[in-house]
Amino acid sequence: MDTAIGARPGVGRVTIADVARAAGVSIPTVSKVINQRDGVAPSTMLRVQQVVEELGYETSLVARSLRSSRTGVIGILVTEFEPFSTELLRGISRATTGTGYELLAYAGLLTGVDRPGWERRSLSRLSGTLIDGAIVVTPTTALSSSSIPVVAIDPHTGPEGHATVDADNEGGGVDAVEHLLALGHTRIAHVHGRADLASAQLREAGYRRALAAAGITVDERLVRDGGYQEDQSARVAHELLTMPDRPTAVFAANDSAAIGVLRAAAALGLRVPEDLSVVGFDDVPQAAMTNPPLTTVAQPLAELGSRAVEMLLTMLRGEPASAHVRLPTTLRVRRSTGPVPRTTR
Amino acid sequence: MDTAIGARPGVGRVTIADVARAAGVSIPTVSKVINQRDGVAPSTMLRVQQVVEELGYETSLVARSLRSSRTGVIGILVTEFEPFSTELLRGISRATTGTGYELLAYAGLLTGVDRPGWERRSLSRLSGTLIDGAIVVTPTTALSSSSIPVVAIDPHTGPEGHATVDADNEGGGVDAVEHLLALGHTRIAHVHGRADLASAQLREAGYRRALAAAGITVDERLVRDGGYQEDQSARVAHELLTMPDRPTAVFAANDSAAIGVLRAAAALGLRVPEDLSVVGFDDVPQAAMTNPPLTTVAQPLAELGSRAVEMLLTMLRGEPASAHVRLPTTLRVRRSTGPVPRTTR
DNA sequence: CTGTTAGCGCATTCAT
DNA sequence: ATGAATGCGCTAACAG
Repeated sequence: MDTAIGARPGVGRVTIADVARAAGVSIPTVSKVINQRDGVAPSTMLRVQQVVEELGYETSLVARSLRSSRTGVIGILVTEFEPFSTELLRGISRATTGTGYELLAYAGLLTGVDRPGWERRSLSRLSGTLIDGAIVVTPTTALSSSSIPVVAIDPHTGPEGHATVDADNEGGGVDAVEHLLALGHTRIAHVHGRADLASAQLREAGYRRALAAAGITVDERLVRDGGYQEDQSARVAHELLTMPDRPTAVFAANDSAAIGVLRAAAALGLRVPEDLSVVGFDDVPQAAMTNPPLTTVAQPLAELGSRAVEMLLTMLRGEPASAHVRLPTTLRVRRSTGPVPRTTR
Repeated sequence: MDTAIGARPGVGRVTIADVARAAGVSIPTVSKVINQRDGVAPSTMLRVQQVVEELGYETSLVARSLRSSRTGVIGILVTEFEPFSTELLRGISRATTGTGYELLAYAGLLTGVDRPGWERRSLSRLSGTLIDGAIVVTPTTALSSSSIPVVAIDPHTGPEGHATVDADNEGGGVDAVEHLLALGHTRIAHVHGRADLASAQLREAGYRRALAAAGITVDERLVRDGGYQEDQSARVAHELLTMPDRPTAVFAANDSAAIGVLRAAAALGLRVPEDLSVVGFDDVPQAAMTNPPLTTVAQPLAELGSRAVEMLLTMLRGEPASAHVRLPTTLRVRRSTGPVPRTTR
């Protein structure tokens, strides 16, 4: 009989009942041994432990959590695993190590119409049992009435009822544009993110504030929607760069958008930074690997994650936690920005 | 005294019983509506759906998976979220989007003594119930008797019983050394990884094969144990570089080790690549950010992840899957390697 | 000290 | 078309 690779049909999981049978005791007794509760004779305990070892038994997270409220697991809810969320995960992972908690990152992977409300759905699916608390990454709606502690990272709706951690999006936008201004640029375009997201609005606000402070009136034709996406940003960048009076610099609302801009520039034969300067936002690892390496506003992603964990742990202990934490951004100057080209008329 | 419906909003999860009561039907009826099974009058169906909407009810992943075998969730088991595993996650996430499956990445976060065997434990905790299949990242032991389909990525024990995906470690080692040979180096050291890991053995084998092919006898004093770790590698590199007849190039078994070598070289005042060439392995994002940027053998991490998903999906469909997939590596030449210094006697 | 009883929230027969 | 009964694997209370 050759079952080859894969599941072994018929061979199920080892359950507590299997252990009980093999050890010749009742199920609750095994449960007690597993959970280190007293009220079990040393000899039985030893025998049960031996059987557990032999059979390789491990309690089912599911069954246990259905019964008892605490699971010792923190849930991280994301739509998908992309650079932004995985960087957060690293920070979360580091900050959680040694606390006794385990991590369970859940990606609904929804696309299109089902997407809005994903965080409510996912939270509801896991909550009440599987996880003791949750960190939700860039939720699109407020998670008001949850039965477990929740911390939101970079919520799309801005700091509202629940605990949040985010970066100084507006300040970062200001820094990006001031950097370009200092290099002599005056025609600075902005490829903004999704208009319904707080972060996108704030970055655009920073862009406008910096220009206003420099006494420059915003040319609204230079402000386009890139939707935080590479492809869409490449398209609008193409439009921007083929204008008669094209901008000499672009502030993209995130790194994906900036990469789209770089692509459009390359397709048009424009050199970066000689002909065009580009600034991104986020500083995902990929930003350092573009050609040329991308100047960008760095969000302290790993730290956003670790701060969220700290807040959640505090809430889990039942102590009061600060409601909103905002971390500073840092301008990371690489090689996609340079002085304004003199040849531009 | 029974609490009226909605009397205590926000307290506890909304369960199927709440919905049933509010809709004036029995629990099984609600279950049928939720799961799109027929045998429900259109009018009741509508009413139930309305109540579900109102109450924001969502089936509990836990309760459902305890009852029915299929959950539509794929589990990713890792020890922690660090660059290697998060890069894999990205590939896995992309490949899983649109398949109807959701992703659940689980990190046990164990340290020290509990660590060996983590994959067995985690698998057992989630298997049989929560997840339909699993991808285990760099397991240290064989996962023989699992009740669900399992694919291992870069297993430390090498391809054994179960399905595996890994990169061509030996070929990558050959490429690294041939690159150095082509630059004129002949005294090439190797800082190898943990001797008990398949990947480390294979990379060393590649090193030896390339030297042998070039007719060079391996000077065993140039082969040291860096344990895949930066600190330990920095120590052994210091020894190597202070030898009377020091090597002009070092092939480090992974990027962490290479970074350790760079540190040791800097501490000794050796310039890279003028005085010493260094090659790493993995191409984690950090490799591009060292000084100078590291020449390294790139593993296609995201692709390793997506291939693992494809294999798992095949197994989940009950079709036969290829047991072992090995992906090619790519030499990524950056600036930590150069011609052999002529001043060397 | 140990086993019996009773759910946790849900899906599945099998009645009605 | 609908509802009562049963069990998934486990733990919390109690009974013996």
